[in-house]
Order: sequence, then structure tokens, then C-alpha cells
Amino acid sequence: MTESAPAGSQRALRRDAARNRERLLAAARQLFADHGFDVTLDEVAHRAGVGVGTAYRRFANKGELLDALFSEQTAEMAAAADTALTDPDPWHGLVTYLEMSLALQLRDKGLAQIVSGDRVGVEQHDWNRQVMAPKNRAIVARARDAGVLRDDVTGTDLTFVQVGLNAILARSRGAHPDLYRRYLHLLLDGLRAEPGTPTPLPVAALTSDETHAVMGPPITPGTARG
Amino acid sequence: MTESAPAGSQRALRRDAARNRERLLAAARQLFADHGFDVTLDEVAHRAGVGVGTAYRRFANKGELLDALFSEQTAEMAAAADTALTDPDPWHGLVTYLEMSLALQLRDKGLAQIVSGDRVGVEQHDWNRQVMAPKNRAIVARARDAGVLRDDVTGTDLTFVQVGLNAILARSRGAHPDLYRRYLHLLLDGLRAEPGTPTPLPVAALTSDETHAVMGPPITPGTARG
DNA sequence: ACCTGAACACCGTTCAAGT
DNA sequence: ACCTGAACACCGTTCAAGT
Repeated sequence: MTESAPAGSQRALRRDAARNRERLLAAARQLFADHGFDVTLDEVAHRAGVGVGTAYRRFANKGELLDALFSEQTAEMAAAADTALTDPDPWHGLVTYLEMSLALQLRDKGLAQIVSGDRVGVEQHDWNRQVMAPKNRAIVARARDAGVLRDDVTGTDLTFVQVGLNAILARSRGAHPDLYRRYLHLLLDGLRAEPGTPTPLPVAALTSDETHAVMGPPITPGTARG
Repeated sequence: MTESAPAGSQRALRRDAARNRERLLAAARQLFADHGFDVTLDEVAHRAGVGVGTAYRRFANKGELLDALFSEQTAEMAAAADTALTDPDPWHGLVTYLEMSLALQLRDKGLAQIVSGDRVGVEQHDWNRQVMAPKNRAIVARARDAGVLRDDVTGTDLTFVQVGLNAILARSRGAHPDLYRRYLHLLLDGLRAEPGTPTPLPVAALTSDETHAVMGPPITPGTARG
């Protein structure tokens, strides 16, 4: 919490500082995408070629650094939403929006953690609220008005649907990267206004053994982290 | 990893050791239920009135201690499953099983983390596999055979359904404890063999503001934990 | 202004010394 | 055998000293 900068306008950074900031973001971008939020700030700083202290001079804490990456990634999320909104078929738009959104989160573990609300900073979350929430509402409204989506569904439902699917994605992303699509489509069948006969699911269920492997103990004795 | 005890049979504990073990379990039971896995082992040991080292003499690590509580809690889960299996209406059985299971997880944060595979030890997880997995399969088979559940659904699907709903539960348990039921019933409508017209949902959607509050930054600057 | 790295707090885990 | 608490490793965060 620095109170020096009058909210909104901040003095330009010195050239070396600006460069370090970029380096930190670049390092964090790659490390977060691969390993999610559990990379060390020391690792990020080291890869960026600066000291840890520098990271803390630019970002209030680890969450804020991830937060700064959020804007780039939300741009992709917003693009997916816009694609949905221009789709001539509102139902198809809704489906592809969720598909694209989850696919992005499959590619970027850090983004997945952000979207599911695991770890976020303050600023970009507001942006999420002000930009993504209205888009969600619009996507839902369009499908509902077309009579293809049940009429008791709202924009906020899309958020929680993603939270749920994201948890499945997080568990299965290693061994069965597309398993989440099975549950997405199961849920979509529950979202239809006039269901008719169930749609064939795009992905097979796991066997019992596969499930056990996926759900198996992630912490091997003696390797537990803080 | 101690290799002293021949797997299966272990010598009885000395009386003080056995008592300490019970005290540790009692302390952990309460602390985990209230605060989930992020309680300190120091706290558990302190509440139990023993040193930390004693905890490590009884349990390989923090996960194993939680694991030891698992059997008690799985007993309740198993009971819920058995209730489902004796329900004259297979669909109603399936629904109440999921309702009861999630309700238990709402009451016990530690149990929720176990079921969603967040943090588990080894031993009880096997038990889960050998006891709960067959029950899941039976519940699903019964509903499928009765023609009320779509025929491409398997027992392992119940596991992942719980993972997803659990994530929603974890996010909303504070402010909106029963929100998960909304998504459970949305999903149930997707699981029906012959959907017909959608069932009214038992819980209202959150408003945009409520959603934002729920998804809001859980880490206040400067309070981040390890 | 900004940079650095040593220092601090916290928490999981280990181990030497005691009974 | 078992108990204890100091010690160690790790990681997020801070801050004194340097440019």
C-alpha cells in the first residue's frame, strides 16, 4: 500500500525500472502459464535477472504481479465472448464461448486459477467485473431471448459454471486434458430450454482406474510444500 | 517411511502414546472441520496438549493425519450411499445421495477438501476407491437400468460431478451456503434420460454484486500466506 | 528513484537430548 | 518407546545499505 501515487495518473517509470518491470512480467507470464501460481517469486525474479526486492517495488505482492498479467489474458477471454455475441446462432455462441474460455484456461494454468477466483489481485478483478460480467449477461440474454436457454438462467451462472468445470480441469489436465468437455456438455444439456433427447457426449468417461489415478494423492510423503 | 512395522499388523501402542494419538485426532477433527486443511500442525499439537514431534511420531505428515480422520467421515459418506441404494426410487436415490454428500462437505471443510482430491494421504484413499467407487457404480447402474438416467453416464462421473460442485461450494460456502444446489440441479437436468421440461431450480442465482463479492480477492494485500 | 540481497516471519518436517 | 522443543528448509515479504 503506497499512498504516493494520486489514483489514476502515475509518473512514468525511469527507463531501467520500466525495463525491469517488463522483464518481470515476461518471466512471470511464462512461469505462471506452465506451473500456475505456485512458482516462487525468487524464481520469477531470477529468470527476469533482477533481485526479489525489485519485484516488490513494482508489485504489492505476488498476487498483484499475476494480476498485472490478467489484462493480457482477459483480452483473450473478452475476444471469445465477443465471438459468441456475433454468432448468428445464440446457442452455438454460448457453447463455443464456454469451450473457448475453458480451452484458454487449459493452455494457461495461471489464467485458470484467476478465473476460478483462486488467487487474484484487486485491480483487474474490477475490470473483470465491469467488462466480463456484462458480456456474460449479454450472451445469456441472447440465448434466452431466442428461446434456446432455460429462462431461469442468468449471467452469473456462467461464472459458477466455469468455477465448477475449472476444478475438473485442474484435476484432470495432466492425464486427460479434455475430460472437462464431458461435463460441460452434460451441463449444457441441463441448460437447454427444451431438452428433447440428450446429446451424445464428446468425451468418454474415465474408467475407475483412471479416475483413481487422477484423484490420487498429489502429495507424496515427505515432499509436502508449505 | 518407517519400514519397521510388518504391513497389516502393528504392535499395540503404549498407553500414553495411544492417548496422545486420540487427543491429536480429536483436536484435528475439530480444527479441520472449521478451518480446513490450512490449520497449522503446531495448532493441532498445541490444542491436543502435546509437542509437534509427537504428531510426527504418529503420522507421517500432515496429510496422513487428515487421512486418519477420513475413515470416520467416509463412514458418513458410505451411509449416504447406502441410503441411496435402498431408496425405492432410483432417481430420487441418486439425487439425495448427491445432496447428502455435498451437505456433509458443507459441514466439514476438511472432508470437502478430501473428496475433491485437494489433499489426501495414501491409505484411506485406497479405501475410498475400494468402498465408495463400487457404491457410486451401483447407484448409477440402478438409475440407468430404471431408464431414468442417460445411459452414457458411469460411476466415475459422480466423482467428477462432486469435484465440480465442490469447487462452487468452496467459493460460496461463506456467504451463500446453498448456492451449490442450484448447479447440482442444473446438472441433474442434464443427467436425465428423458428430460422433458426443465425442473424449477431450488436456489436463486446470485446477483452480479453478490457474485463479485464471492469471487472477490481472497488475499488482502499484506496478508498472503505461504 | 531504484536496485540488491540479507533478514524476518511462518509453517512443515527432522532430530538430538531427555524420560 | 515415546516425548519435547529447538533447529532446518522453504517461501513470501521487508528493509538497510548501496548506486
